[in-house]
Amino acid sequence: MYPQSKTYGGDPSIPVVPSVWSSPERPAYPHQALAVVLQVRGGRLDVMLWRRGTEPFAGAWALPGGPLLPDETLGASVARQLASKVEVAQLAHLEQLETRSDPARDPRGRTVATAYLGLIPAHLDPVLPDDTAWHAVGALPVTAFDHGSIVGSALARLRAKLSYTNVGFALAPPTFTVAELREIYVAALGYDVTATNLQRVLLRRGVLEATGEQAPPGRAGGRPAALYRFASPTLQVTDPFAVFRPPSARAAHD
Amino acid sequence: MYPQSKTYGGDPSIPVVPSVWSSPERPAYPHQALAVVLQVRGGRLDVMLWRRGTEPFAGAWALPGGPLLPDETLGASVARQLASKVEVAQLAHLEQLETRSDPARDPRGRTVATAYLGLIPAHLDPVLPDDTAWHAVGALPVTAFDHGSIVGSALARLRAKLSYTNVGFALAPPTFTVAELREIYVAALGYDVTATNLQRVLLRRGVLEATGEQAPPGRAGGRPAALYRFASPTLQVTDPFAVFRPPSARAAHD
DNA sequence: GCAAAAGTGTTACAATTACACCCATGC
DNA sequence: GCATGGGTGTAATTGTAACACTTTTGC
Repeated sequence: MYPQSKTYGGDPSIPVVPSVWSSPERPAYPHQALAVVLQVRGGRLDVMLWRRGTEPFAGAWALPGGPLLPDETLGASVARQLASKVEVAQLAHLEQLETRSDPARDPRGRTVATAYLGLIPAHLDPVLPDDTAWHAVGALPVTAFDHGSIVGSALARLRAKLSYTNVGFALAPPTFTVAELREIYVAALGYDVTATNLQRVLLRRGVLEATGEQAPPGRAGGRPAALYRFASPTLQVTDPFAVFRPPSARAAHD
Repeated sequence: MYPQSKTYGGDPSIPVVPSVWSSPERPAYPHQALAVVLQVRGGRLDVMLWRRGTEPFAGAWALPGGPLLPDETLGASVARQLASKVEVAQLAHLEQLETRSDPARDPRGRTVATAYLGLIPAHLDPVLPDDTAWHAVGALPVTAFDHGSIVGSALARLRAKLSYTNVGFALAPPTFTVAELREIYVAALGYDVTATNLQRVLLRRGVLEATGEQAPPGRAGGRPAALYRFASPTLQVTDPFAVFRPPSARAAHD
């Protein structure tokens, strides 16, 4: 589609210039960083997508992202690209997912893309640009490139990590009741979890801790709920040895 | 074909040529595929490294790998690079690990590298080139670039997956006794596992199955050991819900 | 018979699920 | 008082670890 043309995008004033060393034996490729930003919104797990206005895939929805620049790491690149969509400080967690390299993934020419998983806590409501919107991960619109399957990878990663790490901190507000946390877990996991057991598992593992405060009951009354918070604001593996625990892991486990 | 004719590294005979579309807004980078090939050898987990003969890092040990070519995926590229080291058919498993993008990771200029994890069953003994050798993962020599930490990532990935998947199939020979399998798991996990419990856990999960045959006892006598094999030669998640099992997962779990 | 090696029986323990019951509040 | 929602008590279930004991072989 754009075979080795000396100009970019039809604009003859922009020359093709490699920004780094390259040779026939070391061919270079544009590299982009993509972000799968997830948030639980209204009891539903949503992903942030923007609607493409130009070909290819005009009208289809794509993941936010953009080119890797010469002096930044992929992680910095994702953060920079996201800055045009949301405030980066609102991202409570960001981790690398996978790299896609199918030569045909972009019809304009070959690009390599590395996807990241980003999480925004439920209490925030970032202001989005006009072309950007939240979509339920369970009912994606028509997506551009391979972005639909990348969302699937992100979802699998999040769901797995909710079970054996404390990633929940990145989806929950600073303090919350167990009922509120349950709603977040149910939305993210896609299946039902009881508040009773969620509370006990996370408390026993030391993932949650009580703040000592209470939330006022609703208008219908009811016992006031205790407020909790996540004990750590960074990713921790909380159940490292699902099986085959090393012999003396027991003490360290408590 | 190659619009630019700047030079690389001061050598005027090597032109700088982008092989794909690129622009100031879409800078391109050489991309390499790296392989962390692991094998249990003599009760020890080893990684395949080759010794660099030229700068940078002359004399240091590096992961096998090389440039991504214009028409191949990263997975195909890893397989192609490995073909110069071992027979690719000996690789029982290959999966993508992570992508490193630190602009300073290669002193010659910026490159992006995507690492893969490859596993070779214990019964094979590939013929290696002269510059290539096995090294214990627990006692790595001086490594080049960021390859030492990439080996660390691979090790963590393998150890985690031994617990909740059937990856063991890629480290074990076609058939084996439980004692032999135990040795492989101990080497790969880095801590002790009893044959008794290993057998029961893997049998109950359906990961192992008896072949019906027996291995002859050693010269010292002893009850002949039953031979087992992995039920599936491809990666399967065998313990998908470490916690927060969906309500009716029980039936599907048996 | 005896030593060696493999595999099973059994118990103990840990973690999770399920469900009944008690607690604290608004009206 | 009573409905509502939150939290705890307790039993059942599952899965793994530990260890004794039985089985099967070579010598």
